[in-house]
Amino acid sequence: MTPRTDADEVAERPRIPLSRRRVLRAAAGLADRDGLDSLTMRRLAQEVGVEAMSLYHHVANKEAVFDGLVEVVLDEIMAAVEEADAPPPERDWRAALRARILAAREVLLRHRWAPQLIATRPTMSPAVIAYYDHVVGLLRAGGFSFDLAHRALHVLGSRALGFAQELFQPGDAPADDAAAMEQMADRFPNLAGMLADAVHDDPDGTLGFCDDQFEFEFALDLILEGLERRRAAAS
Amino acid sequence: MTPRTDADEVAERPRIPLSRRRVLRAAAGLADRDGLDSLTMRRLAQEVGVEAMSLYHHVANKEAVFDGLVEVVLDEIMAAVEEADAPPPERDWRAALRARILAAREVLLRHRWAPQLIATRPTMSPAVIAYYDHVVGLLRAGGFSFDLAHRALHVLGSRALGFAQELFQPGDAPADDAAAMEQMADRFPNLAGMLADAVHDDPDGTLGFCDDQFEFEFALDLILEGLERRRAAAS
DNA sequence: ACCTGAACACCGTTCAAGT
DNA sequence: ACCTGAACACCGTTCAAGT
Repeated sequence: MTPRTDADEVAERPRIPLSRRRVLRAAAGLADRDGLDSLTMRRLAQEVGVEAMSLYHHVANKEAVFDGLVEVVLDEIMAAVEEADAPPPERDWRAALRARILAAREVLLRHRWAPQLIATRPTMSPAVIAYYDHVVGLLRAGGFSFDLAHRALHVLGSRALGFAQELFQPGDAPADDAAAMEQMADRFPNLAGMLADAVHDDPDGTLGFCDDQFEFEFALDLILEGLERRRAAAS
Repeated sequence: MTPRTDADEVAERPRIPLSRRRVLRAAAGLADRDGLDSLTMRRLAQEVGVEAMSLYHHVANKEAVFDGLVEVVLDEIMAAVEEADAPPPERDWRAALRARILAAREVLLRHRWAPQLIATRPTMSPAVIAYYDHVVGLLRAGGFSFDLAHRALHVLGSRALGFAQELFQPGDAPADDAAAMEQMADRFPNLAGMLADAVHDDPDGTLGFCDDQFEFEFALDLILEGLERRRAAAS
């Protein structure tokens, strides 16, 4: 082994030249680890071992990084969706779409920051378009008119990619505080009743009050059923 | 008229003392006018005629401003929902809920920044809780078990407040570009077909391709129907 | 062509000081 | 009690300069 100087080490790092792809991968990793808020150009540069300003040779600006992140996730989703085993849509479009959407959901669960990003920047990137094209093709094979397929996209909304818009996280509820609980019963009798009922069913507490996966599938099945009824009525 | 000095004018402004309420109203106005991104503490201070640092006597920090904005919108929604005329839920829960949700939607259309804010910060503010309590009460009156009412909240998601999560804005489509159109037909045959079909129905062009209000109501009705089927099946 | 250092114009927020 | 000015520690981004 020849002795190595610091200069050697520094010189070796840039062997792999920086690229848009590598920048975006690093950005995704950073977001996975520390959340979207901690994704700054300076920290991102540090992550790939470069000065902040070098990033601008590969991405136009920070907005472009966010757009790129959506692409990265959607490519991952497309890959997962293609591997999902499901019946051919001609035989059972509901099962086919269901399996694909649940596969997409698993990708999103690995990238918790993705829904927020997709929600706030509804971009027309090729990756999103490709995904929609895939879904429409599936619906068409299942007997949908173009018109009803269009409608179906809107009904599904973000659920097509495997996430649902929640208005609040019941997990944060200070349900253990008895005084707060009583006050809540006064001001919000219906919610309090609902909570009490759920606790009755699940004596362990309210931790598992909302099973996101269960609720997601319940909602998805309700929607798929509604779409099937409209498809059948039209044909 | 006595001559006025600059000092007089300056002295007169703070007649109305700053308050949390006034800060939040100004923040909402700023967001309405210039969007959420241009809402900075410095600009907000300027809006209420004060130095930036004075704001911190009325709100803890910028996060608290955002939380406050959600409250402002939800208060407005609660007011609109209570004024919406609809049958009593005991007679027709679907019509009752539908009218309220569409009333909420009108408030959100006046505050375009609100969905994004609500989507990214699912907070447990009293205003949100109050709204949910209201909805659960309505469903209960319509014959729902607590359990199914809980499920209904999840199925509705953000639609309970009158907005849907869209994955992209078809309005941005460069559909007028014939070359791009042809390329799209190759890569995305299903979407291209859907678009062509829609244009056929609406020869004016693709501008009105997606009627958000129509799609929202279509999806809402599909969901309400599905919920009613489950309610009827359970009873 | 690719990367850098210094600089600019902004942020949110703290703190000691004013009235 | 309420407001301020100066300052701090950060941002994203530009630009001229390096290799």
